[in-house]
Amino acid sequence: MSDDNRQASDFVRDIVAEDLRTNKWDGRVITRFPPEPNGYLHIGHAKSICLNFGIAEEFRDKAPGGAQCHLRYDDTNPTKEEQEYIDSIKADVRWLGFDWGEHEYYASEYFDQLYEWAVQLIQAGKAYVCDLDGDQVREHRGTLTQPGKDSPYRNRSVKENLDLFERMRAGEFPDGSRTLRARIDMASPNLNMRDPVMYRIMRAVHPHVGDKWCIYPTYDWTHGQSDSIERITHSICTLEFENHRPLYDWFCDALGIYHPQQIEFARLNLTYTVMSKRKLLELVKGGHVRGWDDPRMPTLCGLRRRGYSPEAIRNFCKVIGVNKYESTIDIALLEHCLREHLNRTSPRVMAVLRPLKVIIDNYPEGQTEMLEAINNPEDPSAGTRQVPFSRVLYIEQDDFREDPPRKFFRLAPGREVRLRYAYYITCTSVVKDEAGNVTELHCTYDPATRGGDSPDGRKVKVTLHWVAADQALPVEVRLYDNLFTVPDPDDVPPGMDYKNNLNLNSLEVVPQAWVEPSLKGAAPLSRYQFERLGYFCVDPDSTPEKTVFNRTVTLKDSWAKIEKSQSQLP
RNA sequence: UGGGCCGUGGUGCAAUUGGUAGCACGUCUGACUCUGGAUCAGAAGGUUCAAGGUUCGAGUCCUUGCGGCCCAGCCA
Repeated sequence: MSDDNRQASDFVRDIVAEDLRTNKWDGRVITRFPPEPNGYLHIGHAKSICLNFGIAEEFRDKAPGGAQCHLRYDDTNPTKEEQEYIDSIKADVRWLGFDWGEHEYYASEYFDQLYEWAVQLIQAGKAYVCDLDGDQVREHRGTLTQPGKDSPYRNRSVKENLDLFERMRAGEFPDGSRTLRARIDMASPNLNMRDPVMYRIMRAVHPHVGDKWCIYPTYDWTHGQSDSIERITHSICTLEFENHRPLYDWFCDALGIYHPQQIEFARLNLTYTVMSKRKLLELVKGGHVRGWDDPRMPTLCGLRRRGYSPEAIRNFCKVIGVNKYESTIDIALLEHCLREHLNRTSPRVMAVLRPLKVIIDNYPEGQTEMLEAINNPEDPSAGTRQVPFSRVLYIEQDDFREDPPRKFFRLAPGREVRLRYAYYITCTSVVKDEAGNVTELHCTYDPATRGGDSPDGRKVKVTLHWVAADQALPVEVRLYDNLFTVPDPDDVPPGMDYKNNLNLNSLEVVPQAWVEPSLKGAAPLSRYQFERLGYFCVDPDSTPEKTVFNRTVTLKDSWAKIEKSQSQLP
C-alpha cells in the first residue's frame, strides 16, 4: 500500500480552496476536461484529467454548492475530428478511473447559442464580416513588434454585417472567402486581440452535428463561452493559452455573460518520447508504429496495451505535481510508479525467453512431479499454485556462462544454484554444436532439496527461474524499448526532425518463448510478473493457439548494471 | 528589438507566506532475501539564475540584469 494516499496541494488547488473560503463561486467547484476529438489521448492528457477530475472529487465534500467535472468535446474543426476519436476518449477517461456522470457535452451543441451571440456582437458594433483572404489577413495583422492595419471592411454598417453574416451561414459564399471577426484592436501588443476570426466558412460534415453548418466557430470564439454556458468555475488549461485569456475575458465581458476563471499550468513532457498529437498522428500514419495503441506509444491506449495500470498512471500524475514552468520528467519516474503498483498486484509466474535445455541426469526419466509456488510474495491472499517439474527443463541462456566473469553468480560448470521452488542443481557438463555454441547442459539435482531448501543448511548464491520442457506453453513475447534513442527527440541538427531519433530497435519479437502451463488461456490485458524478468501483459493479438505477451517493464536488474559498467571498463 | 509567463541538487516537486533549504526519482554503498526482485539502512549531490538593495535575518520583498518558454492558423 502506498504510504500516502492524500493528494498534495498545488497552486491550482490552492486557488480553488481559497475561492471556496471566500465564497467566490457560491460554493461551487466545476471543472472540465475539454479535448478536441482529433486524436487519441496520451499521458499528457492524463495529467489534465487527473487534475480536473481529481479536483472535483477532492472538493466534493467541501463544496456546499457541489463539485463536478465535465467531459466536453471542443469539436469546432470538423476537418480534423472523427467519431473514432470521440469514442476512444470516453473509453480512455473511464479506463483511467474517472466518471463524468451526466455531464457529457459538446461545444458543437452550443453552435446555435454562439451564432446568436455573434449576432449580438455585430449589433453592438463589436464584430464585422471581413472579405480579406487568409494571406491578406496575415499581412494586415502586423508582426510581434509592429502594429497591424485595420481591415478595409472593419467599418461596415451593422446592417450590412448582419446581412452578410446571415448569408455566410446560408451558404452563399465559397469556403474561405469571408470571415466574421471581432472588432477589438489591430494595434494590441497581444496578437490574439488583433481582430481575431470568430467564424470561417468551411463546408465539412461534422462528426457530431452532421451537415447542419457551413460556417464553424473558431476555438477562441467557442471555448470561453462554452465554459460560461456550463458555469465552469475554474477553467484549467495549459500555458500556451495564457495569451488568449484577455480575449476570452473580452468576449465574456462584451456579451455580459457568466465569466469563469482561467488558470494555466505547464503541460507534461517526458524523456525519450514525444507528446504532441500532431507527431503521434505522424508516427501512426507514417507506419513508424503499428497504430495509436502500439505499446510503444505514450497514448493511454498504448500504455494500456503495454500493461500499464490506471493506478500507476494516476499515482504518477500525483507525484509529478502541477506548476507553471515547463519541465521534462524522467521516464524512470513513470516506470518507478508502474513497478510500485505492479509489484503489489501482479501474480508471479515463470517464463523462459531464450531457452537453454537442461537435462537432470539423475532425475527419473518420464517422471513429472508438481511443486508448490507462491503466487505473490507481496500478497499472501493470492495463494499458491502447482508447477510441473521433470527431467528436461529450460532455463534462460543468460543464466549460464561457461566462463563466468567476476560477480556473475548464476550457473556455470561445477556450480550449484537453486531452481525456484524446486531443487538445487549442479552443472556437470556442457554440450556444444560445431560452432561452439552451448546447446544443452547436463546437471544433477539433490533430491533432499525439494521445494528449494537444503536440510544441511547449504547456501547457494542465486535462484533461477525455469520451465519443464515437455509441459511448457510456447508463446510469443514482444520486448519494447524507448521509441526514441535520446532523452529529447526534438533536439536535432538543422534540417532534421524528431523522426531521425527514432529507435529502430524499439521492438524485439521473441517468436517462441516458454511459459509455465498455468498461463493457459490467460485473458487479454491480464498482467503478470515473469519472475526475474519483468512485468508482462497479454496482448489482444493473442489467439487460442498462441498467446502473445508484451513486456511492460523489466524488473530492476542489478546484474545488468554491473555487466554494463564492466563492459565500459577499458 | 512588442507582449505574456517562468527560473530551487542530475530530474521532478516542497519550504508553515521573512526564520537559516526538505522530499521523491535517479546514482552509489551496505544489510537481508528461495526473484541479483521486493524490503531496510546509509552516502554523495544545491553560493535557491546573477548582481545589488531592504532587514537582526531573504528561496520568499524591491531594483537591475541574464536565461528559458509561448504568441504573427480562417488549428486547438
